[in-house]
Amino acid sequence: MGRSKGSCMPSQSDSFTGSVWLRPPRAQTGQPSLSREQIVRAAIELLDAEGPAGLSMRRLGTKLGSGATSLYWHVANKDELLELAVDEVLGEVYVPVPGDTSWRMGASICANGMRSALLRHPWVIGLLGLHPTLGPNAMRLGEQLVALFTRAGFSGMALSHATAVLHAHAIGAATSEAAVRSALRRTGKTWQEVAEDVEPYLDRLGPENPNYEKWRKETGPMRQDPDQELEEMYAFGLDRVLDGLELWLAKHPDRTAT
Amino acid sequence: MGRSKGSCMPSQSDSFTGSVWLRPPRAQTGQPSLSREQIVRAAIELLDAEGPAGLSMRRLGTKLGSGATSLYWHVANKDELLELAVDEVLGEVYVPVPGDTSWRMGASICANGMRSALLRHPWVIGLLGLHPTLGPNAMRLGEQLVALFTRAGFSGMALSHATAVLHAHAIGAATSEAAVRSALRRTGKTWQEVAEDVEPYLDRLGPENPNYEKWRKETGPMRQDPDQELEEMYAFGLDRVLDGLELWLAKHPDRTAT
DNA sequence: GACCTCTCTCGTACAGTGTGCGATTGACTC
DNA sequence: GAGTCAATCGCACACTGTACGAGAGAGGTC
Repeated sequence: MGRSKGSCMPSQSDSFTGSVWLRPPRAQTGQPSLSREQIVRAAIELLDAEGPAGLSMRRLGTKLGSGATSLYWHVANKDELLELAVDEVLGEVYVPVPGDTSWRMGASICANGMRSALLRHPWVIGLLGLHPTLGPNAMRLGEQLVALFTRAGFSGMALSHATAVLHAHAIGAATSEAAVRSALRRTGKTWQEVAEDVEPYLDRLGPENPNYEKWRKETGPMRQDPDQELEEMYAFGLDRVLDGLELWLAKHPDRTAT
Repeated sequence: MGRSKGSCMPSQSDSFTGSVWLRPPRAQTGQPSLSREQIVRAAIELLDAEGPAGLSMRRLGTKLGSGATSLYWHVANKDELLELAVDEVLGEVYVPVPGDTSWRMGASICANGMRSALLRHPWVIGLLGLHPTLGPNAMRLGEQLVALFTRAGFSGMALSHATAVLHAHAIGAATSEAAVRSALRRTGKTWQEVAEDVEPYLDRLGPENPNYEKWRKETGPMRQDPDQELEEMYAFGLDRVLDGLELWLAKHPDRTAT
């Protein structure tokens, strides 16, 4: 099961202890032609270009000019590689240092960064539910959010809950967004063309969904381009979440934990 | 590429037109020993029991007592099968008819139902970002949410944005939850044991993450069981989202669209 | 120099995957 | 009986993740 030669023992399966992050890094001496960082970056490129199905160890190997199984020296298995890739992507999101802006603006920036990182690398979305993200970049993100929300007046469990709801909104909104964006990309059609395709289906279902039908007729066809429409949707939600948090703060000025 | 014999033409890849939902169902005559519903149900059982990796067409075939490729008569694709499975799961979420409760209570019930369906079938989470969900159960869910939010006072784009933020919270929160739950299940450890495993890692990262470190020390170890802890996190976020929506409603009593 | 050790690379092999294709079965209509 | 057509299935193909063991090359010690 576990690799037997290397400098580190615990098998991947038995515990958190086996997670990439908790394992001591490999000793190294020579001039290895492959490095973990290089592998992770190449994997991200493949995933970005062709989606989850585009990444295979063999293709990754040839992309790097090496044998497929060479990768297994640097990375325990494909799952671990994906974990590393996810954390690498999280490294792209910028969080302002607290004090530069209001907490509300800071939280917005953070959520926006998260959303756009997820939209740049939509394959990450499908991986977030598999493992808790413990990598250094995830930790840094947590650190900066704690700083931000502490200054805002949150503490104790309320603080972690507040950061969680911000995360949840970014992830959930990006999930829905990614779904429609991927459909648009896959079909190569425009927003309007897709709407036309779906229309007969919606008309057929109309009788069963009278309220939706009524809303659809009243609101009329989607008029804006999808980018703008989706971003508005996201922004509306974010504002509601932040309003909700602000309201909570106003009602709990004593800063006691929940 | 596309099947050539059946009663329906469009290949899966070319457009939305090829989606399961937009394609007319197969004509049928005899007493087929396999049915689409049966296949989908069996697939869900496999996925629930063993996760995404547990579902292969061959295993599904033998579970149903038939050849693997027989399934392809009823289902174009594995992807399509997964789409059907996702919609089937969405069929599990209950939304109260409007009028029975306040809109706020109704929205809570809906989000709770979504969350718990996703936690019962965590593999769904990884699929939500791939295609927009258009199945009849997804539509029914939309229908009922439209009804609920219309009575609450939303209309036009604000209505769809409001339903979207509710969805996003349920999905995003369930994603984070599923991640830790899956880790707990996979390792078979308790909350406390995992915390102990991770502690040295967190201590090592402490210097780089002083704010997080400070919060961690002050708040102390996770004391509750994870179920309760995670549910509190989710509920806190939901309340903030609903507060935010309520506030918006209060500021826009004229019911004009955004 | 010879020799050992340890990091790193790679070829081969195995079990398993999704699914295209064509043959086959069986019920139904003329 | 002949023909039609829904439905099932076996086989084959290209491809997957990765276990295993052989080997290359560098560094250290005698």
